[in-house]
Amino acid sequence: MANDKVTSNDVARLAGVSQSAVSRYFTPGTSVSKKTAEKIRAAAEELGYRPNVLARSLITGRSRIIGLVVAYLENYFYPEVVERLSKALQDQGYHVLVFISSIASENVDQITQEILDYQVDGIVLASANMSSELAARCHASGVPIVLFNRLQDDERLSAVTSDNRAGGRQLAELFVSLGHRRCGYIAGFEGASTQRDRERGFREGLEAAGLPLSAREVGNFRYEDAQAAARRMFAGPEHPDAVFVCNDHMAFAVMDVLRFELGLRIPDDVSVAGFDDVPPARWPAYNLTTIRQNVDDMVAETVATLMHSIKEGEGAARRITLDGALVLRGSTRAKALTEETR
Amino acid sequence: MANDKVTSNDVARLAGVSQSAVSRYFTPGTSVSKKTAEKIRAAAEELGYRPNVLARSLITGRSRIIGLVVAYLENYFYPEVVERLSKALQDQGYHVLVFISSIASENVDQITQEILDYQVDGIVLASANMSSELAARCHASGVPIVLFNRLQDDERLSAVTSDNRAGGRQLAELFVSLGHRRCGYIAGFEGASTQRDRERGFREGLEAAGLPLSAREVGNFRYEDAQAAARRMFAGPEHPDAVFVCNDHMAFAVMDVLRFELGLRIPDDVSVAGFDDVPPARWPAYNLTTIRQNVDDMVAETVATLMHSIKEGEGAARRITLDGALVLRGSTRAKALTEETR
DNA sequence: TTCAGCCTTTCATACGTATGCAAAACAGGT
DNA sequence: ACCTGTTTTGCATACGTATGAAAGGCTGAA
Repeated sequence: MANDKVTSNDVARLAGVSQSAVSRYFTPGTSVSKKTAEKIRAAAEELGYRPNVLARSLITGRSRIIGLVVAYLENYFYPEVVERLSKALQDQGYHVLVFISSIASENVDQITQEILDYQVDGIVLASANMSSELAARCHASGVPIVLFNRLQDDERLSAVTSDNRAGGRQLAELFVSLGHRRCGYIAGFEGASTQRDRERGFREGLEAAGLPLSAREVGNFRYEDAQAAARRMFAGPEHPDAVFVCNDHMAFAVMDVLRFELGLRIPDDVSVAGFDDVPPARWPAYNLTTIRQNVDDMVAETVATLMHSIKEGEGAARRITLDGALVLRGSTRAKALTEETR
Repeated sequence: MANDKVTSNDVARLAGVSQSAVSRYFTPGTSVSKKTAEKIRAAAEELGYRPNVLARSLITGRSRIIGLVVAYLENYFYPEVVERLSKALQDQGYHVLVFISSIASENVDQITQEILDYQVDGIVLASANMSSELAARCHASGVPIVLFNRLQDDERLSAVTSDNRAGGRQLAELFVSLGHRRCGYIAGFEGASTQRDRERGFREGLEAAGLPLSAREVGNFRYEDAQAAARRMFAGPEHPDAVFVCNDHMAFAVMDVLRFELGLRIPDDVSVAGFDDVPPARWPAYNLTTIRQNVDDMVAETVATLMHSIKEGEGAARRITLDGALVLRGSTRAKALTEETR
């Protein structure tokens, strides 16, 4: 790294100006005469000089780095988030330093410490929780945090989520309108706000129609755990005729078990719905009814929140809830069956 | 970021020692007496001090940042790579700064310039190419580059790939042994070495058995483009009875078209094989025969190559080719059909 | 107790850059 | 030509930290 390092002093010497002029040339909003600017541009080009972002950060207090914590990329939803968030921040002159945490968030505090070592300008937590002690620490350091697709009871943390509760309620209402009377739910990771809110909405929707939740299992947001959950749920003689699976990723697993292990037909025997609308939900093999999370808008709101906090300092935390959209596909019945046709 | 910033000078004051002692306490391999160490530890803990990685990089010439360029995360293969590479580097005390490029690599040079601004200790290019001008630039800066799952003719660039050519040949041999006589190939992005090598191996394997490639289309590594490619390939009365699709991601698209649009049975009417063995290849909905890329070993070799280059400087570029493994699943025939049963 | 060798500590400086301030230069009007 | 106001420039310093060199302290052997 130390070889052939070109500094602003080298450029200044070649251009016959001061280092200060070179710095001003590369700093927006400062004044440099046309003549001086041309000398500097030519010298910088000849030497291949570009300012050192890290050295700048010492002076400006701005590293142009955003720390991003993701728990797992196995679920198609999060690669999409990483990709779009990186691009959107890249367009704003920031770059994403990626940290991988566990699903249960037990190492997020340690990771956040490491993130702070890099003097990041902000942190995005995608599907992970942070201790309030660390939240206070970030707050004291002036580092804004945005929870992506996760909620937490801490007024210092901004959050951008879909309306998970409304989405769960929508699916309950859908099942009811399709004539389903035995509805099951497969939960994600119990510590996640998305899991809690989606279930809450689903239960509320069923209760409004006078129906209980007839079966519940836990899939921990993992394909294999969701397979096992489906096996448990459909092991007895009485099983649900409709299942809301907390996210698409697990819904694929449930569908695979129903079809290929239990010989059940979707949606003839069981309707299945998920949440997210990740790419495979659109693939004919799954053709999954789901609630679409508007990733583009979520990313845009996250970036806007971060940029605002970074520029204005402090500010109250923002809680942004975006509407999801019900997407009907072939995994749920097309219409309610009449009693006769059963 | 400027609020409440605790520096090594604050710790030194509180502990009653010099800033230099504080620095040495946090620098492995330096000497500090037990007494002084305890004073510093207590002061640092009380003030919540941790060294500033970026300030350190000015002195040490080491940022502990690795730039990672990925072209798209749509293909399940790359999220897995990002996750594992980030973890492996995290374990070595490095962190990954992510940059998203386009599939055709036309903006990789600009991105690499931006990466260098961050004084990265190394760069990993996952499924992307770099101009030789930029390669020279990185070489001059002493920044090691490792191509992941991509090859390029530049002796300054290290690379870690699977043996794509052997994998292609294995699939040709498999098709031949299963009695297939009309074999098709759906290519990825034409500018990618993986696409070229897999096709070359496939063609060689067919030629060794005296068979021509009977159909070829291009899918550009994208689901939708692969769907279109499958439609074109199977539009006429004569179509292949076996298809090698350049990667799993596109193979899913081809399978979906064959089954749900053309009413063809897999593998009864057409055998389909992919390359990568990404998670959905194992899901019962696809159950795809494929060549497994050993991601764990590829990541380990990439990290080892980077660490070696960073520690030893210069060194010759390393080209590491790992064997893939043929994984037989239900998308290819179980055995050759005899002429009678046809 | 003294001496030599090794360990520990502090001082001064450097890393690459931005910025406040004072001085110099420039531009337009009288 | 002189004056005033504005722009531009360079000097000096700071950001947070690591490190070479010199000085001081410690330890064990004679």
